[in-house]
Amino acid sequence: MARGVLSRAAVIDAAIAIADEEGLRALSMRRLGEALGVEAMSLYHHVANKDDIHHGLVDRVWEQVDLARDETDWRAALHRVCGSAHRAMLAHPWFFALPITYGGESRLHVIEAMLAHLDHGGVPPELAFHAQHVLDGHVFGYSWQAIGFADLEALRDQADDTLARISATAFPYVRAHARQHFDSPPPGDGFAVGLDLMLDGLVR
Amino acid sequence: MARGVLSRAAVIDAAIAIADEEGLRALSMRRLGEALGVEAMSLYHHVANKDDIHHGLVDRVWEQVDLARDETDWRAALHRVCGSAHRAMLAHPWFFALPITYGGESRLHVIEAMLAHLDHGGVPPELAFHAQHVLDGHVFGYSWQAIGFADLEALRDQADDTLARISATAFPYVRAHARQHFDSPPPGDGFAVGLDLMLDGLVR
DNA sequence: ACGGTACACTTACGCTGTAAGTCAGTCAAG
DNA sequence: CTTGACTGACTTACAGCGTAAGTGTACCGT
Repeated sequence: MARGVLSRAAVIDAAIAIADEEGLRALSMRRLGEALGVEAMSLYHHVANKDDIHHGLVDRVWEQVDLARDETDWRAALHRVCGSAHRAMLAHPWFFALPITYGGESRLHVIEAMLAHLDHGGVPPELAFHAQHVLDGHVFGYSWQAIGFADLEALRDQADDTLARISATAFPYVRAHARQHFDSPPPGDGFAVGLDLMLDGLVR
Repeated sequence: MARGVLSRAAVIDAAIAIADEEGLRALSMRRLGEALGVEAMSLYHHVANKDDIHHGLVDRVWEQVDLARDETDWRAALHRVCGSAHRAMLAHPWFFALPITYGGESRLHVIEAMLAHLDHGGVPPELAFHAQHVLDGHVFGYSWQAIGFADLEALRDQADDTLARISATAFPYVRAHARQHFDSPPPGDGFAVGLDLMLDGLVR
């Protein structure tokens, strides 16, 4: 590759593409170099090490979050922030294989936005302290779980197989729940339902 | 090591010990063999491959969850189930580095218990469908987040440093939030607060 | 006493991240 | 215009990884 074309941003771009298409395990320095038409070791001129790339990947996810700064209604704002974070995570399933602490400045912007919206909504600081963690946890946890179901969705055709493997006598509720997933998922977006459950509670 | 002493359970035991003490990255087949006084390849007589070990690790966490089968009050029951899961995850931070889908039968028992408690609480099936995901998400997400703060707690002594690194003008809310963490964390267990927020909502 | 099998061993292969050294191109100062 | 430093590519090398494949031995049921 011609000199001067590479950059940290270009490296992270290529890394995202590989992780999205082939999974995080496929993302090796050699594979990444190959994608950029460069030897693996050349990447170290633009990136400290592989962990640095992982930090970059996580940051890219947080950058995609809509901070909803122009939104006046605090509940709508939090729905936009949390919802867009949820979608960003779903779009990049490898997000959950990386440490939660890897977010950089864009992560701080998201927290800042959430706290600001809570404050504008009149949530007192002591409650907002816990609320931020709970809302953040909802985004993380629900999204992580949804990744698992994404795989399960691919198995929809083998639904009967899946159900058969779950003992009917030992797990009646799980079976019924799985049946709901396959046959007649209840209406409504579970993510939003959960979010509203919390926001309703914060109002009181 | 004498023949016949090894077993899948013993291998997983040793793997947990290494992961807990030295981190998941330190858990290699050779390191694991060393801990058991055996060559790495010998482990393959008791375990299919490394992923099999990872499945075993995740299962051990789910086994620690209190299913609260004897609990008559459904809210107390869900507090016990979710709370014990939360504590089990915190005790084994490597849990979050492994795929969420790795849970085996013990994972199903946990879901079964949660759905049963919701049913006994009179939560209608359509709502329970979403509720289970939301509650599960809370357990995952809040716990994952808490792992990050566990590291942060270790940095308590450098609290001033940490705060200084966060621009006061760009992140006023984040700074105030961090100060709450370091100086005067609001009373109450955030995990339980969030759980009650949801359970309160489910009652309505 | 004696196969058979269970279980440990050794060797080897292709992968990984990255430390270290080399060398060509570019650009600024004399 | 020359020269010297710097940048950013290159090659080589190393230790460690998961695991496929083959070898040997000690025990157990017959």
